[in-house]
Amino acid sequence: MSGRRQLAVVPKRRTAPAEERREQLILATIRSVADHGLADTTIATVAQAAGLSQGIVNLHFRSKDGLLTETLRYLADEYRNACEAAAAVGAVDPVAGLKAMVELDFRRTICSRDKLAVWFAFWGERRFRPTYRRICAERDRSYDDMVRVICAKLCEQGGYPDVEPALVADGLSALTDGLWLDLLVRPESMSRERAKRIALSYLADVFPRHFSQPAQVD
Amino acid sequence: MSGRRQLAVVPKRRTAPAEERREQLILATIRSVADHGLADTTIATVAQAAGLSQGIVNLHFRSKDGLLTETLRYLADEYRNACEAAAAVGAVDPVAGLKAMVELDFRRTICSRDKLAVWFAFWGERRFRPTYRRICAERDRSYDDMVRVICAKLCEQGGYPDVEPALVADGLSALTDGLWLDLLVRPESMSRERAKRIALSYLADVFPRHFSQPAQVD
DNA sequence: ATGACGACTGAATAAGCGTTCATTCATTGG
DNA sequence: CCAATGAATGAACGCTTATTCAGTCGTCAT
Repeated sequence: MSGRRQLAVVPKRRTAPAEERREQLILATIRSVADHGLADTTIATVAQAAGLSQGIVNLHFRSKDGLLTETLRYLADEYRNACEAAAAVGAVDPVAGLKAMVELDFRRTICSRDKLAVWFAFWGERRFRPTYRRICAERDRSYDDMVRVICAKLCEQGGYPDVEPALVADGLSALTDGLWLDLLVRPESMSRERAKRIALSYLADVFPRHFSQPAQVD
Repeated sequence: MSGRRQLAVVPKRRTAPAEERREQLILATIRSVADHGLADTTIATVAQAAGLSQGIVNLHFRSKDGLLTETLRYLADEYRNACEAAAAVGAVDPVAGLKAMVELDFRRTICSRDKLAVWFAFWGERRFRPTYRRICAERDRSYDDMVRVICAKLCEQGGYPDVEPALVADGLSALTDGLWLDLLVRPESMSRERAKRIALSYLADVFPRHFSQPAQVD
């Protein structure tokens, strides 16, 4: 409760450039949502997490909703940037690309519990907010397009005529989301390492000649 | 918006037995959460969906939170009851049990979009509400225990010494959750039939001698 | 038919929260 | 060192919403 690590930078100066304050507030929002949930995240909890006053949010963002939207966009951009790096690998070597994708999805910086909490909080509401919808849909599409292309290439080059790339892509995508959920709500029985192992063994089942069953890690 | 089908029973009588009213309100809550999201579900939206007055919720439930908790419990019980039926099948025949499980998870009555919306709304908050946590954890455990036991039996009887039952159970569970998410937020690209096919092809990859790849359905 | 019971109503209340804005104060250029 | 600037504050305002409760009206036993 009290000894929470510092996500936000402690400001030495009383004033700071707008861009710096905006990021500070976005990080504070992530922390507040992770600590209290989206329903109990108020302007006050965000301001407190940032160590600033209440009025600051409306000074730097149009509204509370604007702050939440920017927070979601921040996470989506972070994910898509990481995705592009993996896509570059996949363009050269499909197998390495899929491995990079799994590696990415369960990297600490991408799926920390704080960030997962925010993702799921927004997923619960995305149907009802056109803006959330758009941001999430774009992120989903980056992922799906990329995995589908890589799988198609591997099916063709690797000789898997009976494997449907679209089906595998949807399966891997769904499996990843489900593993994220487990990481968030059942950390005692699911670790990033274990999740990675499950995802890789899925790929090993689908593409047995290109992925070996990952060794059992106790 | 207007031509919404009737989930709740239209009361002919002005008064009704408590148990009937409670269920009517729970169904109205599901509908309200599915229509407006959890954040915008108020006593007023629930009462309106039920065709009753505002005061009715506090008359039949301790509080709004009590109503939400009972709604979650209602869905969890429904799921667990269906689960037990599949477990009975699995006790006799592991392969039939897993098929029953997949069939169950993507049955219209279990994963209607209304109900999925409610599940995900609560999953976003379950970390922060001990009661939600408990109800969800029990549901998860029913599922996991059952699938794990069936997988273990199939691995032993079917001759899959290298397959780890716990890993497959976690994988199937995560895959199912992820497919549910797709059904909820991307209905245009995911159908219950397609989800079922993806889940079954996962099982076919893991237990190739006991599940055949489901035929391509266009 | 009638009176008593209690299910139901909905207006009133109070608490919580987002937003505004007059004021304060650090920073910077002259 | 002194203005001028504008970033930051936080109290006040008004709106939304959960909860209460006194009154209304069906229902049912007698």
